[in-house]
Parts: sequence; structure tokens; C-alpha cells
Amino acid sequence: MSQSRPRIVPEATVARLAVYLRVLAGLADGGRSHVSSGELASAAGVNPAGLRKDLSYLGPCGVRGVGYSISGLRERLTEALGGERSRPCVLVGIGRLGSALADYTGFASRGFQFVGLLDSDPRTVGTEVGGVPVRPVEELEAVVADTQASIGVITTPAEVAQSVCDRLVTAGVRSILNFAPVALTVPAGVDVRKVDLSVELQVLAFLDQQRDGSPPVVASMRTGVSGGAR
Amino acid sequence: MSQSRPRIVPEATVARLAVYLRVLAGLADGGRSHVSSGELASAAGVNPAGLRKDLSYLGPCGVRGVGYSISGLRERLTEALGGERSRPCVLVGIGRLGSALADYTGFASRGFQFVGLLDSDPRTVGTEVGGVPVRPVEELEAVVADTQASIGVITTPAEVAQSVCDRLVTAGVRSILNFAPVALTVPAGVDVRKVDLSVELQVLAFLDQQRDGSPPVVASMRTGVSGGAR
DNA sequence: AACCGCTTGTGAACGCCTGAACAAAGTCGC
DNA sequence: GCGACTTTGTTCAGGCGTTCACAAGCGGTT
Repeated sequence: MSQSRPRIVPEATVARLAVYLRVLAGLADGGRSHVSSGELASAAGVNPAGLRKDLSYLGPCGVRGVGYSISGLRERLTEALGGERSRPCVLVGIGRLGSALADYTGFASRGFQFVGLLDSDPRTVGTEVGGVPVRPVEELEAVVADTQASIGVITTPAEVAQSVCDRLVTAGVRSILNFAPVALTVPAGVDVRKVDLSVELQVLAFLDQQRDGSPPVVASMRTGVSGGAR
Repeated sequence: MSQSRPRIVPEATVARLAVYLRVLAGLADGGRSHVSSGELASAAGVNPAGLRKDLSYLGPCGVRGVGYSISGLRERLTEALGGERSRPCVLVGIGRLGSALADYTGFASRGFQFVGLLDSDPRTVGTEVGGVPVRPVEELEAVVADTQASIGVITTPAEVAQSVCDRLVTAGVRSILNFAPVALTVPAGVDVRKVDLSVELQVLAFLDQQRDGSPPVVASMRTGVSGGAR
């Protein structure tokens, strides 16, 4: 009966909202107070009409004839994306990629804090990354319980990713970011996003080859590439 | 050889083909000779019908009533995705993320070799990552020319990403993988793929909040008409 | 106070991708 | 050799996301 979510926001839109928020952060330093949809869209690399539609999912955000209040829109977007409160995350698999992520300043500045680092290698356990000690993977459940982490990041080898995932879910984690090159199976109610770096490179290789082989066209849409100057 | 592929392949399909190829590599160790579309799809985490459709873009690949020859399909996919030949890549921005990528074994095993590492920090220049020396970013054009690299990976701070991108394109790089949180502008004929780690986490945070049913969003905004009946 | 230009918000068409049902084809068993 | 089962390849419909185009609304100006 009570729909706490009257508007459904497409996932693709959510991803772009995060981009808009970051662009706004850069624009706020310029001392301006308002931006138009065209300008924001250009900076974010998307279509102006699409940007307006994305923002409209949050309700009316702008003022006609003027544009969007930078500070107001930032507040609105921040709120919509989960607020500014710190979100505890656990990271499993402290290899090279895991270490880099644990130290990545781009996360901390957005409220994502890695409060738990776990690894199975005794040589890695006990070291510190970004000021947080690495603990043995056996303590996964305890760490999740202690930190109340709701987001888990998996950077383990592919062979153990599914078992790590299962343990995270059992421990209460309901959002998982997976860097391991496997398709994780999770029960309903758990969200998984996958980042596959090898696939990204291989798509580029394919486009490269196709360009050299056949002349003009692929069925591709512009992804993150702005069409040009206004 | 038989370059009879005037058919256009959707980009989403290309990404999945790369996944199928990896799954097949794991299956080949099992000693089997054939797989069905259902089994492959299950391992890849996709719909069986969609998988068959994806493969059909390459022409008939399987045998009805039997399935797909594992070795034959691997060959076909490898060919379609750009062959097995080593692809030289340059990586600009040897920070924590860049170092991790340069050392990532998942790339080398698929034929992607980082033959050029570039950074602007004098303290980083001269060190070695994965056996490759880091050179000053001023030598970018020379490195691209020497190595004939066709793929560039950008892991620099956002502020310099566009200028690095411009220099890569001018030097002849036509495929770019961008980890910097900005929308790069490139001329036609250059492909860019963007990986935005912060966005991935923020989407998870949004889904998390939405699932918990937190009521922060539209409460303060009253448009006068509840329930957007259109 | 009214006009005018500018910008948002939204309705509608277009195209792409996904998921399911059907026909073709090849193999195994008898 | 023939039938039936299995599995692919394809066709069809549905949903989703994107893009275009226009009306509504607000501020500034006269």
C-alpha cells in the first residue's frame, strides 16, 4: 500500500547521477551559483535532454529560465545517492589491485571507508594498507559483524570468489562489487556489480581490429564520450 | 583469410563474447570436448537463448543435437576478438592503481602487454613495475612510436587526463581505457571506454538505501500532485 | 504591468537489447 | 534404414533506454 518509492530510477540513471554529482563538485569551485543542463551535460559527456530526464526522477530540481542551483542540486543528488554518511566497506583479497583500491582516495572522499581488509596469505596478514591492518580471511564474519559493513568488495582470484561471496552474504552484506572474473551467484535481495578489466581491454581490441578490417560502422553508442563542443 | 563479417556486432555482445572465451578456457581443463549453450550460459551468468544469439553473430558455430566444440569455439572467439597476437599497450599514470594494472597477470595472459609505462613524478620515473621501467611522461610520443602501441590506458588524476588523452590520440593511439573520473573528448575514429570505480560503489550505496526503504528523498518536495499520474 | 527570451520538464517516437517460443538439423538407438 | 530425441539457429514480441521536439514557467526589461 504505502509505496515508499513512488518513482523507480533506472540503474543507468543512477550511475549518471553519480557522475553529475562529481562534475558539480568541480564546478562549485568556480564560484558560480547556477548551471544549465546543456553545460552540465557537456561536462558529463551526455545528452542535455537525457540529463534533464535523469534529474526529473528526483522531482523538479531546477528553475526554468535560470538553470540548476549548484549547491541545491549537489544536496539533492547527495541525498538521493545515499547521503554523506560514511559507509563501511570490507575488502577481500589484498593483492595488488586490492591494495590499490584500499588506498584509493577517490573512495574515502565520497564516504566509502574500508574498515575491514581480509586476505588468506599469511605474509599479507598483519601488514597495514592505508592505516588499516589486514586480517585473516577466517575472521570475515566477525569483521562484518563488528563493522556493520553493508558493502563488500571482492578482489580475490576467481577460484575462491564464489565462496567468499557466499560468506559475505551469509554475514549480512547485501551489496557486492566483484572484480574477480567470474559470474557470482547470489540469492534474491543481494545486488552485485561486476568490473571486468580484461573484458574492457578485449572490447577495445575488437574495435581496433574491426576498424582496421572493415570500413565504417559498428553498432555502438557513445559511452562516456561527448560528441563535441557546443 | 575469411574476413566475411560484414555483420555488425553489438558492443554488449562483444563484451559477453570475451566472457564466454574465459569460461571456455576454464572448461577446457576439464577434459570435455563439447558444451551445450545451456551449460555455457549458466557458467557465464546469462540467458541460454541470448548466448546462442551472441554466437550466431559469428556465423554457425555449433552442431545441432551435440553442442559447441570447446576447442573450435575457443578458436573462433579468439579470432573474433582480435586474435592471439600480443597487443602492445601504454599506461599513463603509475600511481597505486596504475601499478596494480601494470602487474595484473590477467592482462598478460590474454595478450595485452604493457610495453610503455609513463609518469610525471620524478620519484616514480626510473623505477620498474613488472619488469618494465617507468619513463617520464614527456617521452609519451616517442614511446608510442617505438612500441606501435594501439591501446592506451589512463590512470592519471582527472585534471591531466584530457591532455594525456589528446597526446595519445595525436601519437596514433586509437583505443583508450580511461580510469580517470572525467568524460574524455576524442575525435571521431577513436574509441574510449571508461571505468569509474567511485560510480560503481555509489550505485551500490543507492541500491542499499533503496532496499532499506529509507525515507529521505521526496519528502520535502511537494509538487502538489502526488503519484505522477500521466 | 506586460512582453520577451531563456531554460526546464515532459510527452512521444525511435532504436537497441533482452527473453521466450518455433523450426531446422544432426545424432543415437533399434 | 528409420524414428525420435536433443540442441542449435532464428524469428517474434516485449521492455527499456535514449533522443527529439514542444509547451510551461520564470526572470529581466521596458
